[in-house]
Amino acid sequence: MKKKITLKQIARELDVSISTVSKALRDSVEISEDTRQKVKAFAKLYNYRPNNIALSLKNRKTKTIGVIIPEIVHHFFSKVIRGIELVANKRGYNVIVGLSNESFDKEVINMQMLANGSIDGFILSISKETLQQQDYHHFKETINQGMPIVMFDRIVNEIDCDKVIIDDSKGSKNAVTKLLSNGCKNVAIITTKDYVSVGKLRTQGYLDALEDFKMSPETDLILKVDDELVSEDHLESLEREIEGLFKRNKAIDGVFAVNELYAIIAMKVARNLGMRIPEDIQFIGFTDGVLSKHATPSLTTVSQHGQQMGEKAAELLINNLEREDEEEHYKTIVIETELIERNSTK
Amino acid sequence: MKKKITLKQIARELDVSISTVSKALRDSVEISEDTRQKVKAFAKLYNYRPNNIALSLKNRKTKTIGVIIPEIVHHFFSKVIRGIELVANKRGYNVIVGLSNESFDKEVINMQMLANGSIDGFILSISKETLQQQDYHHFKETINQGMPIVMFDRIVNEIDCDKVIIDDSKGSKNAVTKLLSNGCKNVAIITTKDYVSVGKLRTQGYLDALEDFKMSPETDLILKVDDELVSEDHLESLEREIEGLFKRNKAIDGVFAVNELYAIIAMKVARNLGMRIPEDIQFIGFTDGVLSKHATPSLTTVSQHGQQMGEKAAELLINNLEREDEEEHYKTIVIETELIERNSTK
DNA sequence: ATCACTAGCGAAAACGTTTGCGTGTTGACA
DNA sequence: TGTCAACACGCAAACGTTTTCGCTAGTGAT
Repeated sequence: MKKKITLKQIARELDVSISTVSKALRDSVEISEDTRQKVKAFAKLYNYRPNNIALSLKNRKTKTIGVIIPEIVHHFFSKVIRGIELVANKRGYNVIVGLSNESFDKEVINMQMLANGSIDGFILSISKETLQQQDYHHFKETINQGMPIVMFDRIVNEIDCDKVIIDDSKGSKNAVTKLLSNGCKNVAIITTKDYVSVGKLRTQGYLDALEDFKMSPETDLILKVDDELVSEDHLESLEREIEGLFKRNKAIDGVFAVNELYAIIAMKVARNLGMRIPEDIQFIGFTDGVLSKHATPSLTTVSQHGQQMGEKAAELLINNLEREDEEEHYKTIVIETELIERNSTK
Repeated sequence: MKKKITLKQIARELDVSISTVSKALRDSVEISEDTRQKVKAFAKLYNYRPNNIALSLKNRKTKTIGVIIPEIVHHFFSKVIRGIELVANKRGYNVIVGLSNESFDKEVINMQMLANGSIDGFILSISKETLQQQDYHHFKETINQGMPIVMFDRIVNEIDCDKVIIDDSKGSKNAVTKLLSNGCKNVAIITTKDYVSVGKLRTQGYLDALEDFKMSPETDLILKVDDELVSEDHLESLEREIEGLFKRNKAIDGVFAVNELYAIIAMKVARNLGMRIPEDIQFIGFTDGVLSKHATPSLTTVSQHGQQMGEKAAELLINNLEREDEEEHYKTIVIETELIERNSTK
């Protein structure tokens, strides 16, 4: 087992100084062609690679990006990571991930672990608990210490940094408009509690679309699901809530759900109640997911282009990191959503 | 913007030496109670945290685990990552991810990027291309340089290292046995080409089950799908192949698929051909996925317990890293599979 | 023979830590 | 008053790089 070789060892073997070895490997003109060849040959033989940690210490940059997301077993977030990783690697950066698991404490701890020199900057999406508590001091401190942050999807306006989002309200407005144009007279929405910023915005889009069609919203058609209830296994209560929605409002002929799972489950409930999709009732979901594509019937959906969001976020961050001048002018980039029409709508 | 503060700066401000500051913060008895208090107060005020990179360089360990997986937009792999992250964090380690994207070159490059001091050890699942080319020199070299590797799921026996796998053949044998016990007389399998180790093993399990039931395998019931064709969007050709399978063998009354997607698509094709599930034909898939749960009918499936695999892999690696004695005795841990019965079987 | 110049190399500092050891200052005790 | 331990602190090395500066020996010109 030959351990990693260092400049010092090469220097000793070849009976030259460390500086000579370093310079030879970096093709400095100071070093004679002869020694250069010798050093390079030896280095290649022993498969020398500069120690990254030493370089990081010296250069005071790590060429590593920290990513904090609430959850990784999630189609959207993993697509974002793929996007981040893609451009990060292309530009010579590594990606280190932390999962907040939707918890405020884990978000803070994770950021602290990484902020102590391990990374050059953050890309993150805020956890639900943090959004609920509205405690953003850890973001502010991080930025104050000179470490740039790019937020995506779940953002908060108070923090001054680069952001990558989709136009949630526009995306859902389009979706609901589609339902209304398709002839739906009673469109319900299944959404989350308001503290989830994207849930709130998507609900707004729903209301906007109704207004465009001169329809007034009915409270009874708006179902705000408590997110706690939908933790992987507590789907029955969700089903019951949706079933209640349908039974109270027999006239519902269109459903817009703020995520894929809600839509899929709603379709299932509807089918069990004997409704035909899309003849009697049409569905549109919101997401990037795999469920929509393979559901029966396949679900019309608003795509968020997660990978593209990741790519954009990484570009913003790296550009910021590599910018010489200090003109900090934070951007907010809006990724266009796209309505992917499948068989759950006419 | 107050930059990160260092020992040196604290020392200068308090007019003591760097060593004194360091010792005071680490509660050394060498330092008087007085100075200790003073230093600590100052450090807290300025929110001092030791620079991780400097520590890594000094200790020659980074407390970081490198994870290389073929794909992250994948329910199984993201569950594994969640498991790794869970125990890694608990034990004070970070996780840095690299995606090979099923490519040999990217796998090699990613490993090289990380092996130069950035991490203490690898957890990885081999890319398809690497498996196909059977070129494992990068693994051997990494291990030779003293960096431990834990492989999971897609492993290869030639490499001597810790491994975490499921008993693929046993898992699928159980599944197929279930189908046969349920009365199926003609069970087909939809699998991958043989170079994917797990595909091969799962096919073996299928054959084993048949043998137990004194049935001889029919080549026509074994569909080996070329994985190239199933890249997200080329699903039509897969559908056509499966349709062909069904049309050639009208008697098929059970299908075992080596992954979730194949099973879902097969169900769809069957339904289009007018078969009833599970009355006329039963299905079982292999995976950890989300599709199975929400499909209609929901799919009976062999669960791989991805998160548990990740946890185990991380434990193995960290134990190895923190072990004092050099007794390298590599283990292979087998995670039990579990047959989750849903509505696609009787 | 003297000088200036250059090619080729080495010494040392710096990045931020930790830690073994040396040293100076106390106070107590003989 | 002299000796000695205990106490409190600083020095310096080490981790592996890169880079600035300086040194030496050799070359060519005068």
